[in-house]
Amino acid sequence: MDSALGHDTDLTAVCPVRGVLDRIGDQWSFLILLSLEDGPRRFNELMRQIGDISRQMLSRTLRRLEEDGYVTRTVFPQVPPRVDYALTPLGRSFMEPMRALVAWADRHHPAILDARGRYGA
Amino acid sequence: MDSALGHDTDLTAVCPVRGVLDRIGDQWSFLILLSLEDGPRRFNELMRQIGDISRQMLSRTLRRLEEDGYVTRTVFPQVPPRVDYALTPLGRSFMEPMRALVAWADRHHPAILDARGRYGA
DNA sequence: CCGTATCCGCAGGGATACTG
DNA sequence: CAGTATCCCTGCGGATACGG
Repeated sequence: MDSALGHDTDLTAVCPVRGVLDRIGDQWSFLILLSLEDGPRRFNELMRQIGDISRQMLSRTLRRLEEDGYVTRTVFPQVPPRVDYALTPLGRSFMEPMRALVAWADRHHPAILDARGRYGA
Repeated sequence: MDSALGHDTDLTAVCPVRGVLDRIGDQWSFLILLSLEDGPRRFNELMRQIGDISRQMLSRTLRRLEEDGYVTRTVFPQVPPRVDYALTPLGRSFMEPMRALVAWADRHHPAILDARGRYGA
């Protein structure tokens, strides 16, 4: 039995997950990673694709993702400047378990909505 | 190819995941669900097992989890009062993809720490 | 074009005290 | 035992303006 999910689990042993969730559980990280899945993107491309993110948050979130090794930042020394963001192997591998979560959410979203509906009743 | 992760993905189609992440991406929800995996738990049992959660947050988070259909709340009409929280089938099924995420985090946590270390350098 | 600095409002979450 | 009510503080995240 897995040490992180077993019966007499010491919940502090789950810290790695919490560390991950704390970082990518925010409003934007996952959406950005998703955008980068098909290949490198420039800053404003990400802005447009995500749509309602502010420059501030896109910048901050990209920094954090870079810091944690999920994405790379590549500056092309030219004018006008060009910066590409891309998934690292780590970032790409992260999307695998997340894909399962997306699938789960798709499948069970109606059930959740239904539960919320019944809650008030 | 999955509509939620395909190439020309409309990111609004990913809303279900965001809805899930918004709810369980917080600091406590996942830890609570984890605690409930081995069976029903009473309020103060959860308090003790999680350790550093406040009554306030435990209460609030349990309500949300109940509202979304992840857990049930069962009141035993006796004195002193007794309330059991338990995973629903939905909550239990949710832990399956999360297990994959836990496994990923366990495996790649060192790489993330390493990346953070190199970032300042 | 690609950001950062600054300012600010608001919700998340802790501490504490009180109730059924 | 099992919560809720209240207060308060912090940090997320938006808007805007400015720098490389």
